[in-house]
Amino acid sequence: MSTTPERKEVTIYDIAKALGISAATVSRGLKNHPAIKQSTKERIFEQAELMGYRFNTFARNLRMKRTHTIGVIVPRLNSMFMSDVLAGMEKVSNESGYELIISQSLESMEKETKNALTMFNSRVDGLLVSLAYDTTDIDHFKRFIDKNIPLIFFDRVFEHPNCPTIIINNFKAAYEMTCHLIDQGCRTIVHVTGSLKRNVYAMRLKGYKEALADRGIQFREDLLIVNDLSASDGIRTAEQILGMEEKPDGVFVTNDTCAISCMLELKRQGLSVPGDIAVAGFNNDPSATIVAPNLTTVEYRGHEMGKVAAKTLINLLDGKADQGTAATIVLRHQLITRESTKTRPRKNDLPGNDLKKQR
Amino acid sequence: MSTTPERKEVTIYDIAKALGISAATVSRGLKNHPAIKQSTKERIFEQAELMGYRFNTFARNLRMKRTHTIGVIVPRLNSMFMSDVLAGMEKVSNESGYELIISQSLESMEKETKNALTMFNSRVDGLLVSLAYDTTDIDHFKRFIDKNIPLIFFDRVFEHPNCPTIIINNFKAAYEMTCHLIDQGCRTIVHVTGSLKRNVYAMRLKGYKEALADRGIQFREDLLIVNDLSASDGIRTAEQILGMEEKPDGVFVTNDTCAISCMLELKRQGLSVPGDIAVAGFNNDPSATIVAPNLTTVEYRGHEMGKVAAKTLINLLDGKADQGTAATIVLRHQLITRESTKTRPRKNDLPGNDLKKQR
DNA sequence: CTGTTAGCGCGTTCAA
DNA sequence: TTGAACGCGCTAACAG
Repeated sequence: MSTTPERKEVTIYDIAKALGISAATVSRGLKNHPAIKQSTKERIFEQAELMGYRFNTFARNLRMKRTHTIGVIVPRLNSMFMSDVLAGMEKVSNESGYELIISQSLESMEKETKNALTMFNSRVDGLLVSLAYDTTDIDHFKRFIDKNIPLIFFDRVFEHPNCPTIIINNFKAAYEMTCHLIDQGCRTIVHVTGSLKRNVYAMRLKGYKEALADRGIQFREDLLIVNDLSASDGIRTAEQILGMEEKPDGVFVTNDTCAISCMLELKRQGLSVPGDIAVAGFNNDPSATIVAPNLTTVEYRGHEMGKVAAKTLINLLDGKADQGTAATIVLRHQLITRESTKTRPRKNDLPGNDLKKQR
Repeated sequence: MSTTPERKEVTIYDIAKALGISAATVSRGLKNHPAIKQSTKERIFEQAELMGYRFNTFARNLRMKRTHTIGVIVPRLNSMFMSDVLAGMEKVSNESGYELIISQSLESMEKETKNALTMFNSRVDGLLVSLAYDTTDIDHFKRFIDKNIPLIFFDRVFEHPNCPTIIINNFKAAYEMTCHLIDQGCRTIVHVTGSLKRNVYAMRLKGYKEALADRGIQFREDLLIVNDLSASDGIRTAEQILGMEEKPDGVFVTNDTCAISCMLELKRQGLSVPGDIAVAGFNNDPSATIVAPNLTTVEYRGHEMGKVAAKTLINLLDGKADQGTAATIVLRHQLITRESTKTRPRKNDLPGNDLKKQR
């Protein structure tokens, strides 16, 4: 069962010599080129197997000027959403013969810039990016665009004519969630969200505002909280809410991590959820069904987003799609209502009725 | 602000020509070779910058026979623990100038084998592996070992003289947890774990057994449940427990996902936790502090494990450590007791006292 | 159907 | 301190 450790790398020349044919023929045979006799192909494969031959990717890349490698830059690797995204990407690219080089910006534009340069230098065939929290422009991706290296943004995107984007309808999702809260009887709804530089948070805020407007509720600056949406931000948010003069009756947080820690802190301080205050999140993390009460949230499947992003890129790379069509792909989302917003028994008082009670 | 899109790749020849020197000099200059005059170096760097030169990694690799790339094969990307591990690996390798190629086996040995081959063909400099659920041997990694390509196992490891392993003391952790449950008054403790082919689960079972033995409690086959430790397995486990004639008073599940869903189902069926039955998990996932009651578990930080694994490999690759020293590195773990095991008020009845009551 | 030839871009002797 | 020349392994033209 013990193979002798191969000493030196076997090349197509070695196998050509062994077979008394030319290296070119071997190369073609290995690639299943149509213009090679079946019998020779078989001999080649057999000999290759026998000698323990393996492709030399470098040489191949050097010739082909392609790496079959896709770069991925994400804010963080360790979030449930992102690992779902990556799992989806890995699946698709692996099936299509591409490899993934993954790096994280840790929410810093500086690191994102460094990562982009590294990716550029390692000659990735294309790039999949979700932007860091504080990224203000995409000059650091300019080299890719200039060189026509496909660049696709997903989730946290930047609008650019050459770059396809994969997103969900964040506006609509937030609109629906806000309406849901209002329908449950909430009138004073706090909105907790992330950096408004990022489309996802900006659009969700917009959806929130528009829902309020449509239902005749005045938007109030003092009910808007912008932070990093971390678990500790959730606790701080709860404190802020408890400190407000007029007690809010709803909180809409734009991620589940923060929503859950906020909700738990509110409960710890004696509020009942959803009795005193309804809480809604975003993402549908597994924790949403673990916490009590279960969290109302927006389903937002990373796995699919990852698959679509990778697929879109690979189609571009393999010439199955046109560079010109830098489309925006909008994936489906879904409002999932759970106990954390199943509020007061007071029946659907028509929204219009108590408008004047607000503010 | 608009750079003209570079048309063709600039090489060291181009910059040599532009400077009226030879390509060899440029090559050396770029590498900061000591035998090059400072002034020439400066001219070279300047010109390189000017012309937008970038390394050609392929050519370099082709010459050097190194890729500065590390392969990673994990069971799944989308678990909190694993994404933590990857984040740690990414950090370390990025800082040391290595890139990560990541793939998942989806718990299947077949896919793991395919991934290993891909990694081999893309000439990774080294490999970091955590084994799939059903992997029975490591013949698919033999090529790496034969070729002296460093191969490091972490978490779910395989003992091999040439392969360093990074683990925690699973035996001790499980031993401690079992003792803790016993100290809390539990006498009939169900143990729920994963494939015993994997060291992590085998060792935990061993720790559980030894703790029972040391406290004079008889191990019972019928209290051992082996499954995939998924959330749905947790529910199934709860049903099994509820169906047992003699009701157990403790459950020790070897991951948090499964422990939590099991606990929630037990509660849903009317049991009180920890009143009727104590529940303990393993991993200290974020959910452990979200669920009610908070879950007692074993802290087991993936981030550190990822960093150590990557660091160990890179030291090997950079020649800072010897191939010969294929050590086993054991990371620290910590028992974290929370409400889910703070059991019955009945005071510490001395363990020895009611041994005979068992079975 | 197969062989010959000529690079891809870089690092490295060996000479100068 | 620098240059000339070669080769890493593969593929694409261009022959035959």
